[in-house]
Amino acid sequence: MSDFLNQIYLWYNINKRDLPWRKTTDPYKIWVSEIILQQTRIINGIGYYKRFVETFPTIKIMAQAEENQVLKIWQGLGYYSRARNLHSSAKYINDNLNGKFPEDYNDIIQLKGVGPYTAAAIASIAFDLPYPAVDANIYRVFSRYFGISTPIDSEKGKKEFYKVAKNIMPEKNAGMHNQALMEFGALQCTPKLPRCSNCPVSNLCFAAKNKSTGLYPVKSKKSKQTNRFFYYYFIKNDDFIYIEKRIKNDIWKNMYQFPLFESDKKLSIKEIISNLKITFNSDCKVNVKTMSTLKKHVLSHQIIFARFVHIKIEDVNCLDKNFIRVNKKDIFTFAVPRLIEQFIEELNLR
DNA sequence: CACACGTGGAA
DNA sequence: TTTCCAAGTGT
Repeated sequence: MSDFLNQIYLWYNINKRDLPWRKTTDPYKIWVSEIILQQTRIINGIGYYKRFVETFPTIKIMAQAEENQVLKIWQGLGYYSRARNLHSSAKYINDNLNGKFPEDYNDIIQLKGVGPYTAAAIASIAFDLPYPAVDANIYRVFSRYFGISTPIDSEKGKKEFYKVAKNIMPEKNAGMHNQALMEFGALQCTPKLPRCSNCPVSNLCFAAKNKSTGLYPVKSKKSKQTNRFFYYYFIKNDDFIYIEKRIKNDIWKNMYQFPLFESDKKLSIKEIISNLKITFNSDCKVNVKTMSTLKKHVLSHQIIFARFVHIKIEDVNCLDKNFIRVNKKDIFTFAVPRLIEQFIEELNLR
């Protein structure tokens, strides 16, 4: 076993990437990096990390910011609950922990958005505490190397892999150990086309020896997607436009959008226009100017088909009072999902 | 505890 | 084009 680890450490020393969060020992920044990296490729996270810690260099500064500012920095990265929880936890640390990031695993895991993986990652990387951080890379490496075919998305599998990780966890250099295993999975023992030919541990690897890397890791669940149909009203009135905040427990919570009519089925142009009567007061004159093409926006569990309806209103009093009236140049201060951002880009409002 | 939660890159 | 999936967590 120590042979396996020694090879991994050796490999890591030579092949580790020069990543921005590896230049700091600030637990706050380690925390931010780990939240950003959840379900996110390193390459996509780097720019976001740099902008985030530049905008919010300390816990206190983030705690004092508006949630929209935090979401705005997060815009485009997805899984926005991460940003909301990060902000919420920053306020919690600032208000209740004297602004000091907790140094104990059991306190770290209390933070919103921090689960078993992230708590172990922070504890090991920032404080060198020997907690195994078992992420998707490590599931893959272990399943192949040891030939473990228990589904990694089962409760049994999680326990089994955690046990293996705990057993090989050294007392010292926990941060290096965890990062070495993850980096090895990310760069060498990749999901597709793993580089077994020049792998330092392939001679002892179960899957490599059996030429069965494609069978590992085993997953049991497959998610299904549902279709949703969004009709956004882009209402312009001189230099002003109208937006609303998504407040329900749904995708893109607490982010902004143009007034939305959601349908359970695809609508024809005629139906879209007749539906305007539902959304706007029936005695109001609503002029439909143009309509965008159908946009297909794919999420992890949903496919959204969206159209943007350009509307001109004669009387501003027709509009729902809950709509937020903003100067069109200020739209860029609001956190919006990619679907909206892409539409705004097409408008050329700048 | 099964499922929801975003986005984009690679093959 | 389709499919997979990435430093997981909350409910």
